[in-house]
Amino acid sequence: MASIHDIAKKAGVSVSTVSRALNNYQDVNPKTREKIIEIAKELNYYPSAVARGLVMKRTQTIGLFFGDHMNSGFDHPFFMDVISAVREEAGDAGYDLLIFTNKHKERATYATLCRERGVDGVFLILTGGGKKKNDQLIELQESGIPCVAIDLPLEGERCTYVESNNFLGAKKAVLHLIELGHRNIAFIGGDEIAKTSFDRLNGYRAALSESGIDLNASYIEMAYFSEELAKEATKKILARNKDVTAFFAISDLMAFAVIETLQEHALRVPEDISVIGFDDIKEASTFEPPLTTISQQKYAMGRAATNQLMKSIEDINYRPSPITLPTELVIRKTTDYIMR
Amino acid sequence: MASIHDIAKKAGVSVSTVSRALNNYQDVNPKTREKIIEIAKELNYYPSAVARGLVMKRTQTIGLFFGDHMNSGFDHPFFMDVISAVREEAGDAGYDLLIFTNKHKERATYATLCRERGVDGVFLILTGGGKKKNDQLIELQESGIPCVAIDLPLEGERCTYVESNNFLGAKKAVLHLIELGHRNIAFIGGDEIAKTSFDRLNGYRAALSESGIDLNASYIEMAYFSEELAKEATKKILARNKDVTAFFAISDLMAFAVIETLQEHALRVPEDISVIGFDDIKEASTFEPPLTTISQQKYAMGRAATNQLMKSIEDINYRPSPITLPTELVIRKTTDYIMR
DNA sequence: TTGTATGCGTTATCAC
DNA sequence: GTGATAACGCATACAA
Repeated sequence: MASIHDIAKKAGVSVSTVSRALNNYQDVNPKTREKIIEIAKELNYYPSAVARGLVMKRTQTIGLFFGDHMNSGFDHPFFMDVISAVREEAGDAGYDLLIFTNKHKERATYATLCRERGVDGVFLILTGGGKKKNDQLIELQESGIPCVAIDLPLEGERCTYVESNNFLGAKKAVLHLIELGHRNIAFIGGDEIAKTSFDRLNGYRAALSESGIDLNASYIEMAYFSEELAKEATKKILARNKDVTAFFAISDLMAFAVIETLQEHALRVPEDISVIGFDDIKEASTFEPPLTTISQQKYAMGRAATNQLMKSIEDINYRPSPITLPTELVIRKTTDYIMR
Repeated sequence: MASIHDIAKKAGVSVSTVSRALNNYQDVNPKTREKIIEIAKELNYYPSAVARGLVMKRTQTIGLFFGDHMNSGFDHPFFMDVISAVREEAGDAGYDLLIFTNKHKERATYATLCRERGVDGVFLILTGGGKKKNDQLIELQESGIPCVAIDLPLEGERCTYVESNNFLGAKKAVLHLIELGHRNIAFIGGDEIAKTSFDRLNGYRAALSESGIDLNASYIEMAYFSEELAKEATKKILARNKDVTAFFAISDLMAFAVIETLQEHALRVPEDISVIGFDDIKEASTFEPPLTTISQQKYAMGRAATNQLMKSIEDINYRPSPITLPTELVIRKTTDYIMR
């Protein structure tokens, strides 16, 4: 690999002149500049990003954390679109993406890993298992490292998050069911702590309350975004409540599991029971029957997140703020008027 | 960020001693080592991967190229599993993943970008548009940079590829149709140059030939792995040949498009026409009707690719060799005995 | 067992 | 306009 020294020697100038010429400084003779550029091309020279990173303290690299290693964001259909947008936008801004995967470093924290690698900023896209490390999140928040999280309420001087309006989305879902005549509506939630889960539960509550329907705890189960657990939850609710006529699952994947379980119990969807999901992943429209759900603007989330991160990186005084995107009810074939 | 100097000062030793202590060299007094480790912990020290990369000429980073920017591997269901495996395995081996996205560098070549970033090795996972840059591929092949491509026949001293046995897979698909009584079988291909596409076409030919069925060019269309073009291709074939009873599309996504087009023409699948795909992506089993297809071992491909790359990186004398994985016929609901 | 000196490839601060 | 020179943070050959 040709270095800046090789060019300097061949051009008969000093390395500093080469550096300046190649970085478009104005205080360099047009002729020598041309010569240098010529030679650089000839030697197929490209500056070492590593060396440059060391002296500049900027690497043009964005870090990317996924939650746990198994369910990694790559294979989670919801996050895929978010990541696609991040890729696109970060690329436009002149950055590469570094995905933290090294398992020999599992004792290190988010912030430490970022500093070690010298990334200019970082995205946190944590699925299920990854959300527990509270200390680490606080450390990151206070680290001064530009950071944007998806669906996770991080807030610091250079740290913010992007989410959907989960409260209104959930409310919309449940109001839709109520308009169809349902009153005994089951809720398949995530967990007790995640903000997404929490907000959606509150949306469910609000919709019921506004409609004068009493909350009934026996209609509520947490399934931790797991399809397996969603099946269990469905069975439990079915066993406890003969009169349930609709299910609201707070992810499409869980909604699929609910539907399969209902069908195993010889219950038809939507004739016997209506089901609505959340996310509007691709499979929602090709599923049979096509799933009624709440659509999140996944691509826009990725774009907004990247936008915030870029601004944080490029202006040390910029204070990013949380962004909440609207959702939309998408009516397909798994919800219908109550029949009994 | 605490550096090795800070530790040295605080411990009253030289930086080289600190470096040796932290890197588990044996020639360092156990007591001073302990003291150093203690202080390192205290200062929350982590070595700068950038600085280390500069001197070691190793970055513990694997590069990752996706073909074009739009259809990027992230959103292509086939490559997702491959990438998931890569992530997992590379992580186990102590590497992070760098995705080349920087669009300010679009004039640079694969090899140049790799050297610039100092990645230790690189994966090439090129979808559609990315396969055209032949010069770049040759440059990469000869660059000495450890490299493994997926579905792309790269071969060099430190460069190889991983693929499925596309020939046998395609043959299996077509023989399946023939066993069901079909003789007028349409072929929806990719393009004329990609090896995957080429091999699958040959498998189609071989199956026909072995079964004593003449090849009929009017049954063959290229659709470049595009769903849109697959629809067009289906219409063309349908218009030309009233007697076609089966379609073999060389990707599941194209098979879905074929089925939709058939249904628009009031043709039932599989009652009127059988359809078989290739890949066995997740959606294949949830599609309605569930798609008969040829399953590729996507996860195993990613594992094999990573394995080859790791060996190439860690042993300069290792000569990687192409790996071809077997496929499997998965019979679902879109193929049936011929009815006419 | 430890310290000194050098270099990795680049940018930046000065003189000249 | 240009050239020494230091610095970035670390690893290592060689001395001590």
